[in-house]
Amino acid sequence: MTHRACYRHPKDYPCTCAMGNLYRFVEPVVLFLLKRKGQSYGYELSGELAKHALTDAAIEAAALYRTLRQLEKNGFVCSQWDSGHSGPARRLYILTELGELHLEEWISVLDHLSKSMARFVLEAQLQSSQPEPHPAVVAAVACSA
Amino acid sequence: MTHRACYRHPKDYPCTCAMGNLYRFVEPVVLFLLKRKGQSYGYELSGELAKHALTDAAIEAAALYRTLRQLEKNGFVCSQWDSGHSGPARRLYILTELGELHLEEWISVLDHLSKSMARFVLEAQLQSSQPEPHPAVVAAVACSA
DNA sequence: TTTGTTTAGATGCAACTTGCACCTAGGCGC
DNA sequence: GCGCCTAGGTGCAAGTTGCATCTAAACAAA
Repeated sequence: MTHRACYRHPKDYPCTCAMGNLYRFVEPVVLFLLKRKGQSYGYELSGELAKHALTDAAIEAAALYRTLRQLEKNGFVCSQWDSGHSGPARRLYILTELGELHLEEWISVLDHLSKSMARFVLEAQLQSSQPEPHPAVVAAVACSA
Repeated sequence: MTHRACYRHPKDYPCTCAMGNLYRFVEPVVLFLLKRKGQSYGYELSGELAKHALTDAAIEAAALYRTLRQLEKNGFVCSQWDSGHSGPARRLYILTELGELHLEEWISVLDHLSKSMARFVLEAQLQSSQPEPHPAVVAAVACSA
């Protein structure tokens, strides 16, 4: 999930290339929650992820903790231990300025992706409502469906 | 990209769980193109993928060939060699009935995902236009941004 | 005192996906 | 014979995922 430069598209184009793989979209949700809450820690975030997750697949605690460390390695968040409370110490995270920019990038990418998915769905639904595939083909291929 | 059953959500709920990981969304686009064209083969599909791909990241030929084999293994398409033309033989694919159903599932999932992404973008943009993170927090954490 | 539960963070590993490089082979033009 | 386009494919390193498992602090109950 490193932040690679994209050489395929013009600068400022909301492409997904520079985002690495999309996976479960953990990154943008974590960045968003950190921005809204100001600060938080893994265990707390894991409780709120489900409410904001982009897919219905549950985000594993393991994936969350690893994402947070990765974000820190990339300079998008920074952390410090917090022991001023009962229970085990928490690793408190906050967004860096770079992290805010990264969130903006993610929003742009997701906006773009959402629209292109909606377009695809429309086109595919239109196709589905068409009569039948292609008459010449049905007989042409003999493999069992 | 196996087709796993989802035990987390009610039947017919358009969840992504059963779809495995989302990756570059190669599967739905391939299924869609096969449905629209009636039949096709890898090399031809690779030329049209870019026009319908859901992300801007180019879909590698390698990924496409592997996806097609995977789809066949799962019974969503079937194939046969076609040598009735000049040039090297082509592996012709067509959708099975199961594949049509799988495409419907994908459309439902992508529709759902597109909407939940659009919601997220709206919420995040709203958050961005807010004054400042959270005044109490800025001073609370001393790590260098 | 010992045991169990909740909070909190983290790692180990097998299985899988990806991107890149690279390979084989048919047919055609020069 | 050589290069190019068409066509399908593999090998491998690097990365991600899901699941199981682990440590440890604080506290309540037996």
